[in-house]
Amino acid sequence: MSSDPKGGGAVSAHMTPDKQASHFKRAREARESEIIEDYVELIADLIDEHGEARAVDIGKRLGVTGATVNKMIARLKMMDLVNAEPYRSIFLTDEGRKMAEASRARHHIVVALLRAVGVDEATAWADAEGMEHCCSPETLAAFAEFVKKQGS
Amino acid sequence: MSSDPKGGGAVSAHMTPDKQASHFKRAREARESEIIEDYVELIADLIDEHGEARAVDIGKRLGVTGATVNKMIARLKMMDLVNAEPYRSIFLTDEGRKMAEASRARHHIVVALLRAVGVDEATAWADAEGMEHCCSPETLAAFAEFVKKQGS
DNA sequence: CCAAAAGTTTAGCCTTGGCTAAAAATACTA
DNA sequence: TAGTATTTTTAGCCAAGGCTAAACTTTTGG
Ligand SMILES: [Mn+2]
Ligand SMILES: [Mn+2]
Ligand SMILES: [Mn+2]
Ligand SMILES: [Mn+2]
Repeated sequence: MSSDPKGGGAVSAHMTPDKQASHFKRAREARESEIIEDYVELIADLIDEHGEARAVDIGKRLGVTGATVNKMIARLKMMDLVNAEPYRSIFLTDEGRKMAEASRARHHIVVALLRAVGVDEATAWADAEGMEHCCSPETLAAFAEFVKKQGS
Repeated sequence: MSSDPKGGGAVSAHMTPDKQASHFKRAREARESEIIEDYVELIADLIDEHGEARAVDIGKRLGVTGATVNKMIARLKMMDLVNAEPYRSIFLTDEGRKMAEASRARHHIVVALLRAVGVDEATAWADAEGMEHCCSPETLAAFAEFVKKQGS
């Protein structure tokens, strides 16, 4: 009745307008933090791989221009997620590093879950890039649990 | 490699900048279509449940104002996804109905997958609202396959 | 050591998707 | 049927996150 995998009727059949609105609001909030998290996680990756994060490399890996990166770094700086001086490379604050580690962990859990249910490696990494930002802690916990059981 | 706190190192360790950029681009494209798909799917739900879709109900269920709904409907109309006359209720074009059915199907598959790996009903519906837009056809196929096997 | 290349910053533009406030149209009800 | 309530529309505002072009700084190599 509830989760009828084979198609079925309107999503909202068993949901009040208010509850549904809260779901959409959560999705909108996820969209807001998505870009921030991707930048911070990517900066951590670059630092850990190359010892530093330069704007030009951030741009290359995100597929955006240097100007876009620059504007975003200014925002991250105001949010106290990074330290950055003009014409120098970018560093994470403690808070930024914490967010990066959390994002990275989520990212890996989502990839692992996708792999565990039969998604191929390349697709898993691609799809996880978006999905990671929409998973509640409860869902991530369920994913981790499922992957652990599967692996044993 | 560098730091291996708990779930592996940098995401990009086994990925070229170009490939990673393509993932981020796909995620940005998903963000673009997400709102469109949510509107169209919701309009289909309202029509199927109540015989018609009024702007005020769309707003209530999305958690946005009537003005926002109005502006969006104008866009959907220009995209030939809906038909709408001033002060009348909103109808789906054939193309809109097709998109709605596809979105609804994806939505149900994602919920079913979440349920299958141990996520509770309420959380599954909430998280699926965002995740549904990030899944490639390959991933959705894998989800459907996994759910089917699980069920049998 | 200096010119060219590479990287960074600034300025200004655009679309999206929210919002409020107020006007206009429609629907309800006394 | 008149007056009120609801709904829809318009107008104008805002922040986010893209872009290009051009100026500026740093790095590099001859
Ligand atoms: Mn990530
Ligand atoms: Mn991501
Ligand atoms: Mn949906
Ligand atoms: Mn959705």
